Amino acid sequence: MDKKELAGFLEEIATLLELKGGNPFKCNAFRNAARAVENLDKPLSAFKSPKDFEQVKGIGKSIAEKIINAVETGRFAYYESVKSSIPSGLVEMLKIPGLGPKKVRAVYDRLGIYTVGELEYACRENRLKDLPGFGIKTQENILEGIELLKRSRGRFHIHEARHVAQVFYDDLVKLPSVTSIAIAGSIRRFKETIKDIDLLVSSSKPEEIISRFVSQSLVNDIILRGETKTSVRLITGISVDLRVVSQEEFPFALMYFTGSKEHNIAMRGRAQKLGFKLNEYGLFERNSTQSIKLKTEEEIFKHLGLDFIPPELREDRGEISAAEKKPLPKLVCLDDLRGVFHIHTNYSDGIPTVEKYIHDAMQRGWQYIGISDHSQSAYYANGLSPDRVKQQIREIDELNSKYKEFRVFKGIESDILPDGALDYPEEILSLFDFVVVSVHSKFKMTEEQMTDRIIRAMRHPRTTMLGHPTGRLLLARDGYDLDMDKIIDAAARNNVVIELNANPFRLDLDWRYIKKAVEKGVLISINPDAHRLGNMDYAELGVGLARKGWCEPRHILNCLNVSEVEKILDRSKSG
DNA sequence: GCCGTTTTCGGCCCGACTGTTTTCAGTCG
Repeated sequence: MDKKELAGFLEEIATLLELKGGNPFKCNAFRNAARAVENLDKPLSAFKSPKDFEQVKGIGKSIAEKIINAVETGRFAYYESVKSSIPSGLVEMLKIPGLGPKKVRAVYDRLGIYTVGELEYACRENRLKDLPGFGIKTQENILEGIELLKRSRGRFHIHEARHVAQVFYDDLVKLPSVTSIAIAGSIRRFKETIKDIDLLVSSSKPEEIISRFVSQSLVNDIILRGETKTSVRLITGISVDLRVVSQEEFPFALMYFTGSKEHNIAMRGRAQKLGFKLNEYGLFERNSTQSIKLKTEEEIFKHLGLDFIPPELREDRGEISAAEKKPLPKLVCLDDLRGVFHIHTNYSDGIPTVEKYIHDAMQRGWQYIGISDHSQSAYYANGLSPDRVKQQIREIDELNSKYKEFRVFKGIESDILPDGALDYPEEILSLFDFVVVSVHSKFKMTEEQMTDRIIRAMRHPRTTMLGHPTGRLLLARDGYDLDMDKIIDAAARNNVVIELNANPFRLDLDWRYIKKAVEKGVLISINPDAHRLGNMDYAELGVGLARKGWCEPRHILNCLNVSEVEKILDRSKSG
């Protein structure tokens, strides 16, 4: 059992206890313990007895004993007993928007309903409207929620959400009564997938803002409409929340609506300890109703004794205590990039020619690109035979003579074969400036087999970089089973760079592991995995995720200039 | 169930909106 699994059990216990109608504070205690486990900086094996766990804030005697038992036996006995006492369909019902534990409980107790399907049928038969606390409207909302649940899994890729958010932003920013406007929420924090879009506006005329907002052409229906808070759902199913506040409240609201929820809870706890109350309207001395006048988020953090915490870090994963002790890292920016690697051309499954990419990169002010088409086994992607490798290398050599101020690094994305070998013999591999190694086949290996396979490829002296390390496709496919800690250790040992694949359907390596990797001294390369010119824009998403992984420019391969990159590539080439 | 620089008992983050009520519970973020 690992930390993630253990945290998952604790989280689910909290949910199950809520459904049972347990003490809400007790439920919360399990939820807090889940977060504490997730954020442990030592492996579970370092905790030998309940006493060790009790040292962790948020874990007390009772939960510590349950955890140690689970870790030792591999079975979470308490979880199993709670789970078996509740029909599993009730948990599924919680996913319906507008349905919480109390209402699910009521439906179950009074109507004996314990699946989403039955619930839908009961709504259509008008059986919910007479329950206490329910009515016609509640019943309709539940039906709509079920429809929505069926239609989509309720999350969206970040590039799509950013695009939509920008459309609303551009529309509202034109209104003269808007004094400040920001895209907040998980987009601002750069989460890899997005549930909904949060917009924040300060204005003296909220009604004007709100009526413009709800009449936007992308809007399908209005979920709620109040004086300051409005939610709409778009045709694509994504929902957009708008809050309108005064200019004095704006920095506090921006902080609040940027989240994360866990970060906010921790911040309010900190404020409380220091004798303040913090909410979306201000920062108040105890017993005062007058907010302290602060103009920016920076000032709020400062008032609470903290360095400014960039939005990407606000996940309650150690950023608050880090900001308390010393200045936070100076995170990488788009302007820090000097070039990108992992680009596919018309030689394999990309569309543009090498030269088109050169022009595109030069326009961005970059000094180099690294071409890496698919290797010969990737027949589905028109992988390069040895002859075509040589042909491309000749072409790149010519282009390098033609564009003296620019550099094209010659590379390949070599399949990692099932046994961990690379996809060309040494005589071909030695022609490249760099080699990206990636898994494109046989995804279903066991964790041990897959980990060994990849580590073997990383040990190859010609390997420069590990491509899309987990193979996940966001909202579509989980990554292959892998021991990522071992992979990161192997990268550190073998001087292998790990790719942060910036394609929005991948965003792989996951930001939670990026932080771990850079802490171990592994270099990260922000790669667009481009197949067309527009994909070069993915670099910006990659930078966002790198920031989320606490990366500074010094942690990123493609923040180095040409001669520094050459040194790194030579070093990894010679092993 | 957890926690403690007022506390080993009595709190536990906080507010908007909706739909149900006729002052409030539930849900959500």
